[in-house]
Amino acid sequence: MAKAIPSRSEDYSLWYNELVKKAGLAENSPVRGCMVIKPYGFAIWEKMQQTLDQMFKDTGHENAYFPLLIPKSFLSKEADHVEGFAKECAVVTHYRLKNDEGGKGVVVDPEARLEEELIIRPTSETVIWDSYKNWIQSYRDLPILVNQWANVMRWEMRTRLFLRTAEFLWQEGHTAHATKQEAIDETNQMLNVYATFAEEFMAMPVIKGVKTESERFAGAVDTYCIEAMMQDGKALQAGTSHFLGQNFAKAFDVKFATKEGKEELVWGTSWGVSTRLMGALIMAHSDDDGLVLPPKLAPIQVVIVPIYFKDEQLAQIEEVVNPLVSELKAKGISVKFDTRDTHKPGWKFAEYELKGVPVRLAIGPKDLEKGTVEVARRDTKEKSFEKIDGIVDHVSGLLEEIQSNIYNKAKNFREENTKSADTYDEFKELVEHGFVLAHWDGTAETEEKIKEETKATIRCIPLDQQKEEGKCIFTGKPSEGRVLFAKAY
RNA sequence: CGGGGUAUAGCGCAGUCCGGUUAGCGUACCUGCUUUGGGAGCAGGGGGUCGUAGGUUCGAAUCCUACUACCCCGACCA
Repeated sequence: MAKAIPSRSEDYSLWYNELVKKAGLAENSPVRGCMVIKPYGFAIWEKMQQTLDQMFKDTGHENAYFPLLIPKSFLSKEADHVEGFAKECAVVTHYRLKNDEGGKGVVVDPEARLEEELIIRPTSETVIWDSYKNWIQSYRDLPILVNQWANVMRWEMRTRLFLRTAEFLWQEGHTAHATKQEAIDETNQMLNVYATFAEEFMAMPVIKGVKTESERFAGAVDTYCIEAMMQDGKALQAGTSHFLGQNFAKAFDVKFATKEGKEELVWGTSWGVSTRLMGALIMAHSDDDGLVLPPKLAPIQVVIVPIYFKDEQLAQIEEVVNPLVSELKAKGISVKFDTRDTHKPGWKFAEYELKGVPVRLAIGPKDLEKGTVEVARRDTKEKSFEKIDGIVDHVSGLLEEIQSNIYNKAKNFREENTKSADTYDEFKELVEHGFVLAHWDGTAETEEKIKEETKATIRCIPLDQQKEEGKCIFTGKPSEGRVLFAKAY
């Protein structure tokens, strides 16, 4: 069998790039750093969107849409925010092209320069808080719980499909509250929504934590995150939830009248996940034969491949399979019956493995005689023959089993590759292969030096951190608990 | 933006050092026959501004210059 993609052990990074392309998820675009998300990749993203969107609505949020273009002056209203994003903003300076006098296509019309240049949103806090100023007058207008699904642009130096692209799709929630506690509760609530989504739908275990000052979102008081381990032991930040304090309310002068008639600044949060989750999903479970998708997010959960020699045999197989397809669909299982005669069964097997379809059924003449069907599961590659009677329940159970199996596999992998280090030498060795829990003196200087020397960063201070007296692995200064270090995507 | 590499058919590559038939191979594609339980076989066929723009030369995929894009390693970042 021809290898479709390089193996993970040969070249992990090449394996990822090739997998994304060969599985038909995405490809590079003519514009550097941007990507074309192909139908199969977008189908997975849509499933993520639908699930998350429902979770947001279940927690009281509404969708809205704010514009792509933001007046340049808005960005500079919040000092930390501009500091964080200015370096990677694309700027719109003109609004018209004209025919080149030399006849070489079109050129920018110098007459059409904008009075105020516009930036393409790298995130929408500024334009949204500018609106909130008008939306909020009294405590009766609060809270505002808004989410938007949008594209944003951050001009990155080095890009990789899904993991880091110049333009990416995401959702960004932006909420406004009357009290600090309510905003903090919202921040925590959304972090938990993300963690639940990652674990229950993506089958990807995550560690919830709070970012150190140097990793914090530009403009936030606190940034919370979920961190996942990829199969090469590196960490990937899968979602963030920010407690913004009153920073944006101050910057945009968003005040409200309390019940007591006093004027106070509004408290804010923002939270987001992006198409980067696609990268996380791919790297969390897939193997050298292709994608391994969790059943809950797989666009096709079951594929049925007929094996036949003559057209009459296909007709006989269809008689058995067509009702089966209806039954599976009635149970809410997405199924594809691949009757194409342009490809042989072996080709189809390899193709659906590459695409990560969780369950494959194969039915041929021998099965028709015996009333059986071959059932193959993608996660373990195990095959078995099952009676066609009752196959729907079997498949339904199998999908659940695959969902929990790949979660457990990912969780075991993370646990095996998460170690504690008590000396710097030990730390340097361990952090090459996974997560390391170690004591840190709490200073940005130490964090920076460790990063320079080892490439590892503090991914987060875990929320479930145990109180433990210890000494910083780098400086030996006292520490009250271990933080999570790893190399990161 | 620094260092290194690459650019030839949809995809993967050879040819470039040492300029000289009609630019080649694998795969994919099209047609036909045989096939179909793990990426089928045979036969025939189509597909190329050799990344772009200049230059050297009787002659350039090949030599020279500039540019662009992609990959790897740094700096930056979700």
